[in-house]
Amino acid sequence: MASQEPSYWLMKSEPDAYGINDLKNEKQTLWDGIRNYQARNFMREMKVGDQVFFYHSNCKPPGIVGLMEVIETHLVDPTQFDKESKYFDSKSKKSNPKWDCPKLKYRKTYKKMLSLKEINEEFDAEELILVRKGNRLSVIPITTDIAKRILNILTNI
DNA sequence: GCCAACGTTGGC
DNA sequence: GCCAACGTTGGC
Repeated sequence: MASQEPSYWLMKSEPDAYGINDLKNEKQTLWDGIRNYQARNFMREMKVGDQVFFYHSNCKPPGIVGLMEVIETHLVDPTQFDKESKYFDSKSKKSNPKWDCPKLKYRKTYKKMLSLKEINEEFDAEELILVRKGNRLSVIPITTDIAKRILNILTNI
């Protein structure tokens, strides 16, 4: 089989909860705790080698701060069975888990973030779901063209 | 299946 | 704190 081009994604996290520096220290992480079906379904489409922008949300300023890479896919999210976790799901059965997620590795932190303000200046809602006001998706697919434009901006800052 | 009420996200 | 934009829930 010919090697596949990587797909691009954007994943949001609040830096107070889990930020790019946490990932840099850990080197890799299981992206658990996602409880939104559309976001989960996007995660199920991920392939090893896919590139993922790390977006800091609910902070000042919000924006893309780094890059990650998918290293494993379709892993059971353990927090759904953990009664102590805020992500515990009593409806999920071990024989048929509802929630799964990928494992991601740290690739880089950009010298300067690409802020939401700059993203809004560069892209419009048709191009990038992210800029839709009130968007609640924490996992967002990014077309290759847009990803390349984002990378181009980030590497030319 | 419809839809109103409610809850959450997250920028501002 | 406000509120837009959803997703979820539950009565019918």
